[in-house]
Amino acid sequence: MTETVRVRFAPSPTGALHIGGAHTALFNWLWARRMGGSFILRIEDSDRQRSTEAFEKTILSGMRWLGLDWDEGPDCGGDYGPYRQSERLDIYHRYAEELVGRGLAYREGEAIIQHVPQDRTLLFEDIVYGSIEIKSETIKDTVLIKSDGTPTYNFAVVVDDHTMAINYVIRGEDHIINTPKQILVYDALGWEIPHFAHLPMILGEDKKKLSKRQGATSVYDYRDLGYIPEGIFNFLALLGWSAGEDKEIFDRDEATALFDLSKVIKRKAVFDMKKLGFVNQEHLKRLDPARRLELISPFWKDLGLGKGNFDEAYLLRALDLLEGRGQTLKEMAEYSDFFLSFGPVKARYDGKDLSDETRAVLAPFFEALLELETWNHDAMADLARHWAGEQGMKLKDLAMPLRWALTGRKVSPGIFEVAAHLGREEVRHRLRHYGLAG
RNA sequence: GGUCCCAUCGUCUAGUGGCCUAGGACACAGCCCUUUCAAGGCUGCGGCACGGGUUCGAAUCCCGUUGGGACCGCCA
Repeated sequence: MTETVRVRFAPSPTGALHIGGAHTALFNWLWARRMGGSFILRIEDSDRQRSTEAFEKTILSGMRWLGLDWDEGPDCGGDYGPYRQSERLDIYHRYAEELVGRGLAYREGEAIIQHVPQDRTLLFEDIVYGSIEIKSETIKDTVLIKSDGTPTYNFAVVVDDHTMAINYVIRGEDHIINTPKQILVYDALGWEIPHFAHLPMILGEDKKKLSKRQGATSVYDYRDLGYIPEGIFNFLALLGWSAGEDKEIFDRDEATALFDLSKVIKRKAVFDMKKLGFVNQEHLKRLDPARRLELISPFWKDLGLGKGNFDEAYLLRALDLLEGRGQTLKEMAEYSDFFLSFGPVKARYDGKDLSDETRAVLAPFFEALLELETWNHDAMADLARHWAGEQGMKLKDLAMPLRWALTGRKVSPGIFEVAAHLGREEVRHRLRHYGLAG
């Protein structure tokens, strides 16, 4: 008979959900889902000065955005609540008093401090790091309850984890050094010690602990940059763990099926934006078209582009023509702007490179193009090839000017596909603007 | 400084004594495809930090050195 896995993610609401926290939450979630256990969300707001309700809200919504749903938490309740430390003060006091009563802790002013034995070797088995031992001499007596009546982190986590029946403590490697202190509390209270699994830290490109000063650090920063939850989830899962069999691109369900805590490695991982971009792009390519359209809309809006009178089929097809171009929604929105409006095209291309001679050479071709009986890619490509052949020109001599006039860029999806999709009248309008058609 | 942890291509990783003249992915370079850029395909560049052991045999085990990181709060 095996115990039901209960894990928790316990952020303190003193900032948005950052990448490191998301990584920890993700691995907890993966383990809970893999083992058919419960994922608990607990808010560690015992630092009343820095904790805010707003931050708590953004952390919760950040997790929802990433698809990390929890079974028990401050918003949905559960059998082990309350789920905010600020609402559990009496519990901490009860246990702290108990230790004082048994002579294992003492008062100093309003504070309660635990006696730390000086002759013990504290040993624990970590699922990721193996056995770790620290001599108790190196630990000073530790404060359990602060003078203001709130519990310290090391005391509160233990009381919470035990009273919430957490049996797997999965958290960042920076907590390894706290673990012995916590074990002392477990021992003093006579509680069973949970399984510990510390996760390698995520480093910035400078190989230092990821911090605010290194640009985007909250998951919402990445969302606003155009990364999608599937991409971030996949990329984060790759840090410290691998699915095996050279499988690097996967969705939530695949990751859940393959995840194993004992396969987590110890080495710290650098957060590499380039790879994030690649992984995100792979998920962008796999996205359901309708959802992709829904997700990209805000980014068009940011560019000042409305969906205007375009129907859904037109927009869907426009994104389809991008064929994997763009690593983020933001890039996709930029790359497709000319489908929504001629405005940005005019803004970046003035046609001044077109001499009268060039216009004279190109105009007849564009006239013929606009007269085409069937308005589609093949007909345009055929015409262009024949025309180029007869005039001793290269296909690109015709394609590039058209590309500039239609998109305002030197790169774009296949230009005849673009022209076909834009429609004959819109193409005529743009060519006329640049004096390339009558 | 003290305590603890880590160490495979630039980066993410596979690898748990022989299958490793170390595999994959990102990035980079080149080629193919081609109306451009992507995408896709192919090729290339590039690594077991160093030194000692143990062993018939070490990327894999042990020791040391070096390098990196984390923590040393009545913050979490």
